[in-house]
Amino acid sequence: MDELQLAEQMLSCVTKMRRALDERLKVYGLSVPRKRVLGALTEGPVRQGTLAAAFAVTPRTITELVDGLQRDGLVERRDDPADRRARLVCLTPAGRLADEQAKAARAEVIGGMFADLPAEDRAALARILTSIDHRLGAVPLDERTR
Amino acid sequence: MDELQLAEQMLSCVTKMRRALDERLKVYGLSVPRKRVLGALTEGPVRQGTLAAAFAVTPRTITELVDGLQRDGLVERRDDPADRRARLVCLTPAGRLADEQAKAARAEVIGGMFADLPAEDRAALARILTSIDHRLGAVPLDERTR
DNA sequence: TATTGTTATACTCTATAACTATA
DNA sequence: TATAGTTATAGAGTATAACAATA
Repeated sequence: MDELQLAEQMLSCVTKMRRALDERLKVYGLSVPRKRVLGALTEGPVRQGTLAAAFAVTPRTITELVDGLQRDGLVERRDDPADRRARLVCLTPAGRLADEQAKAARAEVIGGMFADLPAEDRAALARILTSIDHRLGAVPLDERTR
Repeated sequence: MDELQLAEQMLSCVTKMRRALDERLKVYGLSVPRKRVLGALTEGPVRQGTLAAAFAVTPRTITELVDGLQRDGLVERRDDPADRRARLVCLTPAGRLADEQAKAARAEVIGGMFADLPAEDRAALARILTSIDHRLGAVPLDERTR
């Protein structure tokens, strides 16, 4: 099965990438989901419900993640002046620092992956992945915040 | 960052693929790791330690997975006649059936992903992924059993 | 009535460490 | 002394369901 092998190669690459990333993020007390939350807060406070929708997880999952990040002093919860039911999550200075360090670590890992890949291969890869991505359905997550 | 975007596209594709797979496997009481174990047993009984090495996880993780699969009647543990410390894991008829159904479901999901991709794009993708995979380090897992 | 986020509860996958049985 | 796999314990990430406060 040709297709199965392609899928396995993609899985293999991504698995290794995630492992490498997790390894690097651990230094800053982060994980991929935790980093994803921090990354979503750099522009300013965000509601928990918005985060849940952005990452396509349940509100419960966000409660859990934010609890942990708050415990570690990386984020704060504030009341939303516009809706007293809602909570706004925002970065602390420590959280902003961790996010920036994590961003640099991530760039390093990913840079290593594609380092020697010729420009035309990058273009081809981007084009092919885009078409596969579309075939798999509309983008439900804000992948840019990973 | 061009490279970051490529990485995000790969993550997005694989995330969606995993979700689609998980959704389909759930019907058979399986998950991706559980299916992976079943798939490794189709040729015959395998020691737990061998499974741990093949998937690059700790023996503890295999104990957990095999416990669950055994509870559901999909695998059995047997004594290894060659080493009384070791346990051989083997498929039950129900496990073999589940594995085959899961395989078909997987082929369907993956077939859909690559359905309309031209042959030259498949070849390019395979070549590029192979080079990235190598750059990420030697293959520690038996990816074929996924 | 509907929505926001919490508690309560539970499952899967993963890990480390200590231990038992065997080699 | 080393190995195979278990118990014991833990933690992250995820889910559903019931509920409180608010809209």
